[in-house]
Amino acid sequence: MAAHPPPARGHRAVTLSDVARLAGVSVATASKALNGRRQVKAETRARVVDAAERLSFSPNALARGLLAGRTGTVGLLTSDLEGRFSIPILMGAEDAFGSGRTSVFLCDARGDAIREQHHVRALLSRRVDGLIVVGARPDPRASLGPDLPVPVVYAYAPSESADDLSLVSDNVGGGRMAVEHLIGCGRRRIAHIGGDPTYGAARDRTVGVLEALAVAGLELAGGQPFYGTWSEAWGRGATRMLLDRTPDVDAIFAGSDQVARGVLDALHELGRDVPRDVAVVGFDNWEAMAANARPPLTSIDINLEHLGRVAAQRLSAAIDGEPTSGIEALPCRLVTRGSTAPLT
Amino acid sequence: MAAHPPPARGHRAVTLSDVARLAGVSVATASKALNGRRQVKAETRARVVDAAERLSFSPNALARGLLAGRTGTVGLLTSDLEGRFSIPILMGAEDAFGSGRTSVFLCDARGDAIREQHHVRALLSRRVDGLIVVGARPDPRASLGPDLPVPVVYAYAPSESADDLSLVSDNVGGGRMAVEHLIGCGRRRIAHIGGDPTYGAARDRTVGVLEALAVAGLELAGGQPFYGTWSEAWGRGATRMLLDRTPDVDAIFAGSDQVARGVLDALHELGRDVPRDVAVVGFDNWEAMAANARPPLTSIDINLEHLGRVAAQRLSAAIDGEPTSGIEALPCRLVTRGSTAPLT
DNA sequence: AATCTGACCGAAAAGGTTTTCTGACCGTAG
DNA sequence: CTACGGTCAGAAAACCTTTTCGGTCAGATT
Repeated sequence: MAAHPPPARGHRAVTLSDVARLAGVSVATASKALNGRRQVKAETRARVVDAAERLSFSPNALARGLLAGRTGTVGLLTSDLEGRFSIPILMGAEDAFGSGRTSVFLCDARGDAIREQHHVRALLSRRVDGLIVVGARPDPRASLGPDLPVPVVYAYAPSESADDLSLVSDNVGGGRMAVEHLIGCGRRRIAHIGGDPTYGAARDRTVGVLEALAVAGLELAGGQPFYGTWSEAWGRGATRMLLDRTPDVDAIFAGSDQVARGVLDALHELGRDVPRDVAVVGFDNWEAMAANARPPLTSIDINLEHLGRVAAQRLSAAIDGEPTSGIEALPCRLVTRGSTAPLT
Repeated sequence: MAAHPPPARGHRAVTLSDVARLAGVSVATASKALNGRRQVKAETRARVVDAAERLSFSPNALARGLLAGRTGTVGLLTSDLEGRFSIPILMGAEDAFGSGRTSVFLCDARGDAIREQHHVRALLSRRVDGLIVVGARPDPRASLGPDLPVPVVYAYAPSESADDLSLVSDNVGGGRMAVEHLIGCGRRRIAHIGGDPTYGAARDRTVGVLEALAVAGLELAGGQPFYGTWSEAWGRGATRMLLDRTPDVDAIFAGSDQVARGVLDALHELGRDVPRDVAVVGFDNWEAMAANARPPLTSIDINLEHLGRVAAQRLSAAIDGEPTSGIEALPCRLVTRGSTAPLT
């Protein structure tokens, strides 16, 4: 174990000319050698590479970026890190970029437009090659504007402008998928207890529900979708009301996993067996909620990590000169657990 | 084969010399005018500022950083973005930096040492001014090494090296705090159902428990702490075992909120009223878990966001030449909810 | 009138890398 | 022996900003 010569901090970082000097060549040659350019004799290249290694040289990305006009960085602008929806998107994006040679600046605007502007300016000043904007809730948000010097991709919350590219999850498809699954389980009296009706996503899921029911020639049990809040308490209350009014329900599609937890609770208290008497499907596939429910909750997963990855790909494409625009809806995925089962 | 017309935004970014030209001064003067240097006439400065505004000039941080030897960026290296512990730390750090003029590179190593090394190299190549390393679990982890060219702060998981600076939460203090609260509620027969004993944090909490009991001249109810996993199921099982063995328990301190949820469940099934018969305290203050429990769960909050903020401050200090080292334990905070109350 | 003092502005260097262009050298063909 | 082609190395420019240093000019002082 050789004691490292302490390359004390504050020590000037080793530069390409240090490498060149040690290898006995010019900086130009050193650069070419390290970058695999072909105009260097093999033996010279080896000498340079060796020198670089010995000095543990790492090229200054700033200098490189300054010259190239590209920095290999992107900005990830979120509005709500606290919420649990941003994180998977962020992970997907970071993952997709991280495997290449792009680094990610993270900014959280905390839902404040001023702060968002501030961050955008800071990022542009750092000459990011592009931006991903992750909204706090899945409703349309203001565009950052058409005159930014770099491409932008909106994820989760679409931009209000059709000239931007937005990636969202297909809530209509998700609602349809849930009901199709319930129908596939032989259920016929299917109710929908939605979430907060001020969310477009909540209404979209209902659209999917109605589509799937129409195809099967069924009506919505309870006569209408019920809207409230995204809470467990609402799930409980709505379920009591529903069973009071329509006791023969055999399936409930809840607007979120939290609502579904409330639904399960109420069904339990009312003496209905899940999934025998009533099957329940949630939405979001929030692992901690769904997996720990009793019984574990079948749920629709909106694939946020995938959404983040696609956002990264689209942004990369745009940076490489192949921009796209419009709203792209990404499909959901059904995760079956114990709360649904075929009628026996 | 440029099939695509170059994006209109491929336009060269506006530079300081553009501003200078428009204002009719030299770049040197323009720079001084914009940076508030005192050697320019007020009227000249106004002309420059106006020109900069008209061109919406934003200075190139790369060029600035290249010259200054400081980039105003730091790397945030996490191992487990998916887990819910990294996020608050990350938010705190981003917040503390974001208010200044520092930007944050986010990297997730996914628990892989190779990937971590890769990210460190990339960050150093980008000449970050410092690094914050957020561990996946609160046990000591390998140091990145003593010979990095920039200061490093370890958060949540301390470094194995005492020469590094590590910030962790005070689990001993947290355990003590929980028991002191229970004693303050008049409880005397206090049991501890811990989590996974392979976690140092689980054992530390027990240490705090025993300290607080000793001060009050009490013994641990059940005769020993119980260890298992961080799961609801373990909480249920352990509680049944405990009540079987020691039926007169009047308080349970659980190793985590999930364990506490299991404890509550079991107590409910066994017909004990919470908090009248048995008071329960959880750990982590996981909002979604604690607030939705019935009754809502008193819990110990480990202040992760604060930890992130402090990490950012310490890193800034180190960057400014005032390094610190050793392990700094940050205090926890008691959040009282319905699951604890004074004996009546 | 000559010198000095400020106030203000500009030229130039520095920071690290990549790329283009030029130049040296060697071997081979004429 | 000359001309030529090919191979490899180096000099210099470019990217953009900040800072230092020197210079000009007006007005004040001796």
